[in-house]
Amino acid sequence: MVGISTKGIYAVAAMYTLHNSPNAKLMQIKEIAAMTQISHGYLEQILATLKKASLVKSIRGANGGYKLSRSSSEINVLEIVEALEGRLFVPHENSGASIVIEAFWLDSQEKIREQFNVKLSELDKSYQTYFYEI
Amino acid sequence: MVGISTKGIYAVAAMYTLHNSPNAKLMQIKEIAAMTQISHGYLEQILATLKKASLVKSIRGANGGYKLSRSSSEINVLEIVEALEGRLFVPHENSGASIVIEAFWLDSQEKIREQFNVKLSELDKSYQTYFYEI
DNA sequence: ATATACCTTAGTAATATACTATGTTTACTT
DNA sequence: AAGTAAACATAGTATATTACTAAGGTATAT
Repeated sequence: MVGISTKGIYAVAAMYTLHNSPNAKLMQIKEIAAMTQISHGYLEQILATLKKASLVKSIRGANGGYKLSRSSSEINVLEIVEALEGRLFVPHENSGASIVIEAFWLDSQEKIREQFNVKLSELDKSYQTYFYEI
Repeated sequence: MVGISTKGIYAVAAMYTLHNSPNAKLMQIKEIAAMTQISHGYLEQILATLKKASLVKSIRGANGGYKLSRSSSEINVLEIVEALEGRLFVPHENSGASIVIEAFWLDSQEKIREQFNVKLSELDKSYQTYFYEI
């Protein structure tokens, strides 16, 4: 199975929430959880993974919290998703014994990864009006 | 989880094999299984689904087999994959409580489905030389 | 000190995957 | 007419994954 699970989806939501934090203020797990409707405990694990991937920084103790480790114009969605899911859409070992089909899946993987090669900071301007356009 | 499993991958392999059958000759499950290295029993189930989706026709009894129900220039890969997997990349019900993120996932779904909107007959010319180009 | 919040690990119910197994029906061959 | 080959149908299953929950540990502000 090659795909994206809630972990990747939640990770993008959490990162987007941090990106939208005014003045890049620290946000606590419970705040992010409330905004995104993600379960507190599960979100903790996702943030731990994001931290290992150096995508967020944390401060422990009372009044602690999380913030982006870099500017949102230097973080793309592909990084976020792949931090949680591993490399997206790795072609199956047996794609049908044909070099053409194998090439097709490889190319598909590249195109799909390309779709996620968008900076966090670009999401707002790209999708703010999306629902009015369609 | 939104993605593509071996069922979809095997279905494309089987369909591509039928497309390559000289003079569109009937192919038996065991022939397709041998070509694609897919288990006989599993392939039977996949072909049954492809038949329900009117993508292949079958002839029963001795010397029976399968063939494409239409010309390979009238069948696209998206149809094949979605016959097995259902609609690809349906956005998660909770994408993070933001309309921007929701729009992003919806758009991603469309782009990914677009990538698979390729006719079976086009695969050869698109990917025959793929490995030399990269 | 104590409360608060991040951090870590273990466990688990539910579901999906990728099959295998078994038998039935249809049609060709002898 | 009998035998055989092939599609068709359904049930079962081992394994893995998902999406969490639970429980406690560790760091820091007040």
